[in-house]
Amino acid sequence: MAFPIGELARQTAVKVPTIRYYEQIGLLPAAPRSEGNRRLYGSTEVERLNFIRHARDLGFEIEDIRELLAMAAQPQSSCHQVDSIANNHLAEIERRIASLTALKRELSRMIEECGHGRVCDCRIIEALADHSQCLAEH
Amino acid sequence: MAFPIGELARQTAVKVPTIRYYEQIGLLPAAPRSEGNRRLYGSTEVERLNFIRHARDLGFEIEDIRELLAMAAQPQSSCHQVDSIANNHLAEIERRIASLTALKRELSRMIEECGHGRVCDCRIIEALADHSQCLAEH
DNA sequence: TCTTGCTCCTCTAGTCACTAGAGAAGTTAG
DNA sequence: CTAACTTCTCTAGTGACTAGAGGAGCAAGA
Repeated sequence: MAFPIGELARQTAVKVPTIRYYEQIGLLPAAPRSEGNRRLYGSTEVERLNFIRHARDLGFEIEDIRELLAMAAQPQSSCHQVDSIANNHLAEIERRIASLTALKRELSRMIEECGHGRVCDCRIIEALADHSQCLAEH
Repeated sequence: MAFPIGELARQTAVKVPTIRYYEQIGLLPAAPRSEGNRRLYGSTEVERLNFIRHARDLGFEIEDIRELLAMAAQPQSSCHQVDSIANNHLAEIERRIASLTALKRELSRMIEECGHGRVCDCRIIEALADHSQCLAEH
């Protein structure tokens, strides 16, 4: 029934120090201990930690996850807040994609224009040095 | 000719503490000082800091910038390495865009399926809790 | 029983690229 | 001369871990 932290780590693919860290910041409750002072876990913790891991994989911040966990613990309340956190996060992801796409475009252009000669003729270095010119181009 | 750190900050849109930080980590050379111990800058530093800022805006890491600056200082050498740093960075950006796009898709799906009812019926919470199901779907 | 090797414990410090704040000192305008 | 502003140094904080030291528990084999 009860297993140690390494087993929890294996079952959830979350590293042992990360689990301890989550306990420290209160994302996981303090685990009961064995006689030899080892943390003991059960299936509840596996579920909770899987939830956390999946949310982290999706890029949710710890504070978001704290709120999501609190809401999941109140199944009768409205899921409006859950929806709102998820939507905010989606908007943030979209912002990041847009900004990375713009970077990608500029970087690709710089690389294309590089004549692969000497540094003094390199358009990459030039573009980095002279941002005003670059801004003017857009 | 020589102006203080605040003026450099204004000309480059880099914050004063950030400039001091760049000096501390050796990205900018230690500035000469006035009688009253204030840092003094000239147009060389404006150029160098603009280069740094633009590279940072493009998402290059400090260590990349350190290398790029070293190469820019050797105009007669081949720009092969410059090209390689830029290409590595481009690949990294493309990886990030791909991963964010995947997240966006999963998150959008979760949000769409949310019936906006109570938490106990919420597909967002459910999807987070049960990643195995989600993995199986893909 | 002893030893070997693994897991676990706590605690501190490091990562990256800044950012914030304290407290002191120089500088400028009125 | 004074008030407001800028600058100085130094320390500590951010987020989400990660690494390492030094010590203790535990299971299996000789």
